[in-house]
Amino acid sequence: MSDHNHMHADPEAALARAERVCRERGARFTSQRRRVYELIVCAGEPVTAYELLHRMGGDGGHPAPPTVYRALDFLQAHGLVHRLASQSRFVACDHPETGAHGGVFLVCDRCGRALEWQDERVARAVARSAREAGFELGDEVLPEVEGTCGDCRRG
Amino acid sequence: MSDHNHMHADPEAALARAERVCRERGARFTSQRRRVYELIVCAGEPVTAYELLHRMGGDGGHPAPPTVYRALDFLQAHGLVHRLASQSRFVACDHPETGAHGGVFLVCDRCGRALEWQDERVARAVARSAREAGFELGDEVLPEVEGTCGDCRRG
DNA sequence: CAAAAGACGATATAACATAACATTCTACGC
DNA sequence: GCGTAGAATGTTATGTTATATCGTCTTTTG
Ligand SMILES: [Zn+2]
Ligand SMILES: [Zn+2]
Ligand SMILES: [Zn+2]
Ligand SMILES: [Zn+2]
Repeated sequence: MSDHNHMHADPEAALARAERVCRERGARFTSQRRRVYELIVCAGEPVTAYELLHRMGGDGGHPAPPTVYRALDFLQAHGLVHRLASQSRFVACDHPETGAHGGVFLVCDRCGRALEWQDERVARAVARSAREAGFELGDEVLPEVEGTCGDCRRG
Repeated sequence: MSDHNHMHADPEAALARAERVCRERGARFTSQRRRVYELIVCAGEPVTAYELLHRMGGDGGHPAPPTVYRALDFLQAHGLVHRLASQSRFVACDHPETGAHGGVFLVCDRCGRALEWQDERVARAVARSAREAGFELGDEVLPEVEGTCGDCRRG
């Protein structure tokens, strides 16, 4: 019923997968976009746009905000990353090859990590609720809820 | 199963109800808090903190941001208003007397209005999903999803 | 009344995000 | 290869959302 979920996947594999996804869609996985995606994947946890920005520095300084926000817009549009509105942070999608991201984001209020937990039942319950309320759901429906993860509870 | 939901409730009734809720909890419903709450209730739709701020003006000018954010913190803590993270806006709760706010926020991407749709099934599905993932859910669990409301689809 | 806690005012700044326009790069037809 | 159109990026400036900090005033409580 509930899908197993792997975090901290191999960054190389994630990059290769992202490249393939973009090629299949005729989208350009440029160096900037690749760089931002790599930083998000390697972070392994939700990161802010400005954290990415500062990590993009190196030579003389970091780029301007629009640079990273544009890359993020692209990556979101292609389902490679998600924006966690409750945190104003961005996180890599666990399964960018599938079009659907049904389920729920479980955001830990202690360590800040987010689990993209796929669960058909949640997706169906939300869809049903929306229908009954006369709402037509949008494409990117990924509810976020707060709580404490197992690691943090156990100490 | 799904609860009927009334928006645009009588502001006077809402204020009286809020006052009662605070009194029962030993919390002080001060004039600032009352003012902010009234503005949110009367708005009838999600509003930003700065919209509230500017509407609080009148005599010589509006107060400083901390004033409204402090009132909002209080109102949120007592379940009188909710923050919609996906919009960075605040909206009055439909049923502040009950401790639980289980269900889902249906946020319209056209008119911007938000429906606090109570639905036990969504609440249960999310709770079950969290449990299976080893998460302990927090108190204020109100997932938000985007879509188009019935009025906007028909109109 | 005195002490303690809570609420509020005021200033400054941090953090998040986009508008607008110039420039460079890339793909594509010729 | 060359010209062109569209996409991507650079650059500057600004808009929007939220918090830190400290001093003062008010309410509660003993
Ligand atoms: Zn996803
Ligand atoms: Zn945790
Ligand atoms: Zn509520
Ligand atoms: Zn609508």
